[in-house]
Amino acid sequence: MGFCETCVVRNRAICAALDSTEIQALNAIGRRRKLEPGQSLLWEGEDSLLVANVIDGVLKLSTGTADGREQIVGVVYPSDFIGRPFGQQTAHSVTALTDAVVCVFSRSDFDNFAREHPALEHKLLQRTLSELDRTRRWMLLLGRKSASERIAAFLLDMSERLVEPGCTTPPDAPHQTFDLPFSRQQVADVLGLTIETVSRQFTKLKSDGVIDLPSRRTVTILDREALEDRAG
Amino acid sequence: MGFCETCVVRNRAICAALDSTEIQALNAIGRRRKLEPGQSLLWEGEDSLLVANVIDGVLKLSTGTADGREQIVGVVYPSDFIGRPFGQQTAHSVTALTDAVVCVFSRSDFDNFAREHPALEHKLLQRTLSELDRTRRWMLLLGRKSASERIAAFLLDMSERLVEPGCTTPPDAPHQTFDLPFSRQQVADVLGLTIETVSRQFTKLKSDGVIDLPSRRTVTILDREALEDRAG
DNA sequence: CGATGGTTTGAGATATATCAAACCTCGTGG
DNA sequence: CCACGAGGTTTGATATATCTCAAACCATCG
Repeated sequence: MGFCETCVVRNRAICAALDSTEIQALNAIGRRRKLEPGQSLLWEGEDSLLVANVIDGVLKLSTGTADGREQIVGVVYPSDFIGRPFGQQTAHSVTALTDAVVCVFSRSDFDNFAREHPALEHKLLQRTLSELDRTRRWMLLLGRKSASERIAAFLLDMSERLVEPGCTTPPDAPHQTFDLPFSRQQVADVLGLTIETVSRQFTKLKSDGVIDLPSRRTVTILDREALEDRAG
Repeated sequence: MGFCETCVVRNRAICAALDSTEIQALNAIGRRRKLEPGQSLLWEGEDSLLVANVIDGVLKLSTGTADGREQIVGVVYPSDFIGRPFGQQTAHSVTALTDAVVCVFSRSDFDNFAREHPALEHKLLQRTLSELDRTRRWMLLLGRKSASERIAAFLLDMSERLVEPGCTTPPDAPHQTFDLPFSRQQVADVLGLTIETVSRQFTKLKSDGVIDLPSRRTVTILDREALEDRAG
């Protein structure tokens, strides 16, 4: 008996492509791993030895320059796939932002398994295509948008993505109040800004009555329409 | 008899996954199309009706804001794949920068064909994963690098990617002299800068003796090491 | 309660954008 | 063959958004 049968992301992760016989085979090569906030699973530039599915928690993908500047290039949530299958190098670090649980595979085991299960590869392809679209949309924000537009777009994105599936009464409606899994510095690293600029934009949105900030990491959207206008 | 047998990208595009019987079937659903500079194949936000392989030329992928700001989110070369299979919407426009030839498929035809040919999907997956890595690396440039770092990184990237396979004496060595397929404005749209800043950085690199600019679109790298130092 | 780490606020510096004009390059037509 | 015009490019002067440096602030936790 493995974990897969009772896995909370069984039907949302790429595993949904597999029947119960196949999932047992996958179960045999995977293992669960817990991560604490700040703990990394993969490091930029290292050999690609692991891939994984996110079961619970939020993780960041990040790259940096030699002199210490950092850019967060992706954020992953439960059911998302992480790591670089079919490749030698990991292009970015993967680090937990919250307590997290992942389902880890050795890359070579996973590669072999995937090559024998086209339906699994197909799910992975769909996911990768969507992620590429999302990433390219983010490039517009980084290349062309002002600080206030970036913050507004970020908050809207968070309100949509932090929705826990199956929890809210109207299915998958965006939240009005949510806890950011990011520190101010991490928000800055997502948006290509400095921590001071992020802080100032937050307080501006608050004093303009667009959002409320009940605590450091909690955001309440008071006027979603105004936020959409500001997102550019 | 179709085009595929004599196609110059037959062994580099995703078609390389197919044997001669399969490629005939693919040939039956594809057709060639020529594009002039400035001509678009796909438009942001429209239904995803076409996908294609690039046979010759260079094309840009771009998105923009409502008020006219533009960001180039990708550049594709011969053997690259374009369009959004397995999805309803095209997330970005695709426009020729040079004279170009593409091999076009209706998306639904391609989707059906691909689902029956796992080896083709596998090639597409590999390509998409590589493109995602590349795109995420570009986010570091857009989010965290200065104008001079962006220009240096851009020129190095161009010198590597504009290499015509099989043409240079040392196989796939980066070029010292090459013609940019971009106007100054387009370089600005790739790098998230203004045309004036791009121009000033070019002239600075020239007066510093790092590059030469024999004509508007021609670049000669005089000191590659200096360029690498400046790329951050 | 006092240390600690993260956050906010302030004042000033600066890289890049903006606005505007001059300058090429190249094709066209007289 | 030269003058002209048009598009793209470079250069210049100025504005400004964001960064930088620094201090004050605030929660949290021993």
